Amino acid sequence: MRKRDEFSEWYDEVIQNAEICDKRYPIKGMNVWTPYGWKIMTRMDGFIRAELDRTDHGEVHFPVLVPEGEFAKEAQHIKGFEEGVYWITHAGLNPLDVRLLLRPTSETAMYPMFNLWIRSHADLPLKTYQIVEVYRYETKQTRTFIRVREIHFFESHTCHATYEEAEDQIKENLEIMDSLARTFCVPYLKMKRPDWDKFAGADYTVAVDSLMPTGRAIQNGGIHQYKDNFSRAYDIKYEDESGEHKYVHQTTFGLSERLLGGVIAIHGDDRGVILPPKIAPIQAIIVPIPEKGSQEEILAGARDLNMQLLGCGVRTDVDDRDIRPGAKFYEWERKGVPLRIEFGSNEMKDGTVTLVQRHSMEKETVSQGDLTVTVKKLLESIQNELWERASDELAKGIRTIEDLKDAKAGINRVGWCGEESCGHEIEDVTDMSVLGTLYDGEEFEGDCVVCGKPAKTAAYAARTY
RNA sequence: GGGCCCGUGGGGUAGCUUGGUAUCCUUCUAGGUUCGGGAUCUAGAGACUCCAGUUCAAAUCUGGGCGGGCCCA
Repeated sequence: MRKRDEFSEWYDEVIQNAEICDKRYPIKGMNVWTPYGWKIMTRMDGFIRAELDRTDHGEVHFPVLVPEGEFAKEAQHIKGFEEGVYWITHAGLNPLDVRLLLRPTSETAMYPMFNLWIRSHADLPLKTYQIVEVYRYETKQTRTFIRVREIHFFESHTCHATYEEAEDQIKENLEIMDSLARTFCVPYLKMKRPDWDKFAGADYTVAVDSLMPTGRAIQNGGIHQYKDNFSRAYDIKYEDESGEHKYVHQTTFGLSERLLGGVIAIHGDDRGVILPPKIAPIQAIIVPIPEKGSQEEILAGARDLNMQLLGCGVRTDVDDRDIRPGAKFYEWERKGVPLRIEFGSNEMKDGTVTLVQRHSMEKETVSQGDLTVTVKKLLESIQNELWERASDELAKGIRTIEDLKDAKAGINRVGWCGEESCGHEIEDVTDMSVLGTLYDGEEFEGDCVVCGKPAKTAAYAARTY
């Protein structure tokens, strides 16, 4: 009810109640990660890191400041970011000779160094990534995790000898993204952005677009082909086998804390957050139900269950605080813990435990001997169900329309001749953004929704965050 | 860029029109009795966004700053 009717209020409240973030910090758009929220975020980072390490990327960590001169080298890139840049103009009481800026993304910090690192084809491919904060002065309304001024950011940057090798990198990035999306239970569309909306400085952009419950699309990330646009500006060249000097071809892949916003928005319900088991800091919370006379035994039993589960690699904890069990139930539901394990005198007597799944509120009793196996199986099935649920929502949110007047909340699929003018017309009439066309390509039977000429493919339009 | 609205304990609020003792819920602390869906008792803690003005007296009226929200371009 609340989630559907008052999404904004619901979203803020759920985040606050789960203690994921404290937005009372006195700068708009700069929030405080509290321990629980930071654990979730760093767990997500962990999966990103694992994927990038697996694919032979080296983790780096560049300075947050960029000198003005480096920033100014790629014209399109500056245009895209200059309005949102924080400048450092003073050191102590004295104005700086060279102004410094807080990176809004790290191309301009990294590429002067890539210029030094790359000499020959033997240095290629260069595959790097970092997880850092970036800064963008947002003027519009800010929203926790979704539009903030200090962004917890992942970015990979690669350099290749040829365009084809860079294209292969794009494909690898998309595979990584597929794997991460399943882990985070955030399904997405691979949208090739229209030219007028690609990343500043890119040759083309594949956006990672998901659908929020409000029917608006959210871009959780981007994968970009730079060709040699930046290497020409930063003079990143290598010497090939025949002794010729050539510019490298580059790609980038970016994701951010928006993904966490997506998880919360997509999976949460009126009881609070629902976390996919893989990213939940606590996967199962054990709540002892004490009874007069046998408090000690029950608590000891609960602790024993905890040790068993921890020993099998399940992240569990015992909530032994002196408050009513009901209060604990509500609290852990707000925090999105996937499983609750109740243990009281009944269970102790019968040699069982009671399990409750957060996402479905399904309750079952299992014998203690089956506990670890059952818990592991349940966590896996919860992970899958959350993915399926969200995938269904995304599929249901895409509608093909024949007339722009029929555009509704969600993602609207229309025939498109591919002309920019028709694309803008779609945006103007629907008051939405054209997300682009499917990266994997698709045939569309029919005509352009604007000009009536045969459609080359389908365009997707939605309101966006 | 233009217009409108709002700032009261940690969170949510009443009070503001008509100036005078700041309400309720939640939260927090200590202790007791409890514990199968937000327990209860006792004792305690905690607020008027800031600056200036009007006034005997300002949460309340006026002006400005800062912060937040909304609508239009």
